[in-house]
Amino acid sequence: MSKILVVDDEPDITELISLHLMREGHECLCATNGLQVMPMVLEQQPDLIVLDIMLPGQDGMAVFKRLRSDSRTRSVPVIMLTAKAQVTDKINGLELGADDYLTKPFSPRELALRITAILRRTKIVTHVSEVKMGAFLMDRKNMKFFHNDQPIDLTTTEFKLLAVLLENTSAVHTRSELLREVWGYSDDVATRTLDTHIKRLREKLGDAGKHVVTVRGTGYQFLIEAPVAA
Amino acid sequence: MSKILVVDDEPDITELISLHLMREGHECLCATNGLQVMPMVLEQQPDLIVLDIMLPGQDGMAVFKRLRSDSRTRSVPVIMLTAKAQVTDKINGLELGADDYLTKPFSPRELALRITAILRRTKIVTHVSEVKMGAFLMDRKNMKFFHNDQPIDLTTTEFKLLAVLLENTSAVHTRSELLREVWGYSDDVATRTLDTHIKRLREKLGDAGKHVVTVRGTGYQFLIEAPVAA
DNA sequence: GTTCTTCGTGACGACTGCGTCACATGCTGG
DNA sequence: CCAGCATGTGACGCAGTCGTCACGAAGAAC
Repeated sequence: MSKILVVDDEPDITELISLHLMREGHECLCATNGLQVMPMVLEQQPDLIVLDIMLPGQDGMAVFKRLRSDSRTRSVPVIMLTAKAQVTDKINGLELGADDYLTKPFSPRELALRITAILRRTKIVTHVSEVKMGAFLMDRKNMKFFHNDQPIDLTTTEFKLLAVLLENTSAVHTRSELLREVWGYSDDVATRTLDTHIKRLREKLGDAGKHVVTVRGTGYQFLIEAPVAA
Repeated sequence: MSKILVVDDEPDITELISLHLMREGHECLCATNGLQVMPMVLEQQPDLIVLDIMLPGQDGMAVFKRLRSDSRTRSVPVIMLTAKAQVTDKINGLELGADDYLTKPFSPRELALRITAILRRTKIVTHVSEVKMGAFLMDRKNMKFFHNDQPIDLTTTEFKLLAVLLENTSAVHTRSELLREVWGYSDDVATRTLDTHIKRLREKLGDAGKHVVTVRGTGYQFLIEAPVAA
């Protein structure tokens, strides 16, 4: 099902964990030295890493920091293991951005369950492409918008524009920001195409078009709460 | 920052938790009775729920099961709290699909950190729209594909087609499946547009076009591993 | 009020994407 | 080797999208 990298210097531990994980249908990779981790992650692209804090060669915390400092590995979830049961250490791991933290001795079954919990959540990333905002629903996969379950089909450009506006409904999006995000213009270009598209968006949204608010001299904003009539 | 619902029947606990969470910049809602939870979640749409297992009116586990059985609330992360420190309970909570599990007494700081860890991961859902598959990178937000970091810009239809193919690279996607997923045809329609688009895709992908494999009489498949030349 | 700027709006032309068709190619079974 | 079918390929025309422009309306500054 998922590919998991187990990093620990004690072979019995890695073997124990691997057995349990494989029983759950996961594919397992093992590393015993901290220095092996980065290359393995880059090459194998595991879905999750189980990392012991106490490692020879390079300590686990340093390995973890390296993982989180590289954009290619930053998003891989990490569960930390440690023999120290002090709460301060537990907090340290989480504080640095670990996704979970287990203290030895732990039940391998619990580890397996925690892994499942994290994987379930990260898997959503690839599957849930629907984002709900108030009465609006944005379906990235099918490039459609819904307002009160009424489908509104939009052009590619209209979709992108609305997507950017909806990304932050509390902020005003400047003209140059929109031109950059939607059209890819790097520097300010004198064009009226933004205005035209705003108009077309408002038309397609119908009543909901009221939510697209002009901020004179600056740009546009999407208000989830319908703006009060003047 | 985020909206968090705390469900516990002990006011001191909810207050303690709320204080810590608000200090972290979160917005806090509280409920003391299990029956209040569903309506509150539907109305307020919190980003995360902290749920005590021991509740008057309706026990926490039942509340949790209801949350997970409704599509509107299924994706909201839940952290469980309990006074029982037995490992069996801990496993029960995780087994049912809780995102995390803390046993009392716990440090409010640790709870706050665990909340941050989970929120960080779930927030990714809305922000990371990039999905990597081998040498291919799919950027849903900008509707672009990259092969070995080389951008390939695709039409809406081409994008959807490739997206469906990449969704499962180990499966063969039948013609009718593709026509349904990409074009929305419900029943089999005699059309050659799929063939044409496959051709256009292959052209745009260049060398990587080899990955789009014809399965004669069935449909098409995308192979991450380049197919061996005959 | 007047003037200047900003934004809304409708129309138009250019371009692009898309589906169909006709023909070519290639696979399969006999 | 041939007939029959599935797929590859190039060309074509329609429809839809997009950016520009001109003009009108609405604010803002004075």
